[in-house]
Amino acid sequence: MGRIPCCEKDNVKRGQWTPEEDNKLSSYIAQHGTRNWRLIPKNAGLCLQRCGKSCRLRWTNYLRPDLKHGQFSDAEEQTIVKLHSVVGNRWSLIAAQLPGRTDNDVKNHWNTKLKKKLSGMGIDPVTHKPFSHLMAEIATTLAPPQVAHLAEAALGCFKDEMLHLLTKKRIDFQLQQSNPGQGNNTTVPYSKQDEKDDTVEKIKLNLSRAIQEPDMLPLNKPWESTSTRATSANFEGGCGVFPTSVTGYHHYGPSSFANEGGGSGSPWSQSMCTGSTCTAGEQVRSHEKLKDENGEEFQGGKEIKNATSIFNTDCVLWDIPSDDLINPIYREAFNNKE
DNA sequence: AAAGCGGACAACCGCGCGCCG
DNA sequence: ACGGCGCGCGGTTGTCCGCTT
Repeated sequence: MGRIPCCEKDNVKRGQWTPEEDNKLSSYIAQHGTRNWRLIPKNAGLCLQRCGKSCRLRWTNYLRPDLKHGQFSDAEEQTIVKLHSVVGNRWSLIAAQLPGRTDNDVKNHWNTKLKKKLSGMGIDPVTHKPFSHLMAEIATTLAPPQVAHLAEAALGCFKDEMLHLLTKKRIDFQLQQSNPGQGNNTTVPYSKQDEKDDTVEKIKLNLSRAIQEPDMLPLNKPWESTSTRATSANFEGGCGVFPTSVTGYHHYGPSSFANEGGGSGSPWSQSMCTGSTCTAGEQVRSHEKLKDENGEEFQGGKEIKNATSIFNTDCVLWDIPSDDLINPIYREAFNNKE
């Protein structure tokens, strides 16, 4: 036995909304407000062949007059990433901190752009840790022979992204070397295949080294974003051409985003996953209930009574300026922490 | 010029929760 | 205490549109 459908699907229109429908809905809501969505399309004079749920979505995600429809600013993107590292896929919670943005906006922007940006920087968009740290953590649970297999497997997974970054970095570097002061030389000094093979071997070598040296593993310690100690140090020392970007966005952080339109003044910083000492386990799961200081459960932005508990963990992103927190509850939590 | 492809965004779906009778 | 209803949320799908081949 399934759930009763919210409306008779045969009698309702689906798909894109027309301007006429938008007008009808907007003018009705302007007059009567948004109480009882199910009744809205049925009400006399409206003649909207839409289900109430569809009306609600159309209004909240598109027609509401306080919505922003333009592109996300760098500051907004940064806020999304930081909050996502704390609360995970709680889109409504994140959207509550971005005036004029809906959870759908934030979700879409995350899925289409931000996830890729982070991955391109070598950061796992789920845990907000560098991929290398994740591999290092996994490696601690493996016996030495398995570690080598891990290195191979990891290389397989991230090869394309690594090669993309490495190739770009190397070409840029070579252009700088051969033409200091000029940026438009299009010749590539040696064949792509040679470069690829060479790079792959170096990645293998350094990845194996990185995950086999236990003293560089961040065991039971908060992951430190600004010091790309651990694996990055090893990469730098082990091979001169291996950029730290793979281990930590430390060098790729602002510039890589700038390459995608962020610009030199971009608020994107090397602390993009800053202070997110979250492990996957520590991160608030999307379907978990949260509890406030009194042990009362809450869920979703609207129901939050006290968000302190969200931030009152090791996975706190206290480099979010408190003024940037629109929701007063968050701001209060922030100030209390200070 | 047209087909194919991928990105961006809008819309839908199903589930869980709170409220109320 | 229980069940129905309405709503919000997060995941998924559909559609449009611009770019590439």
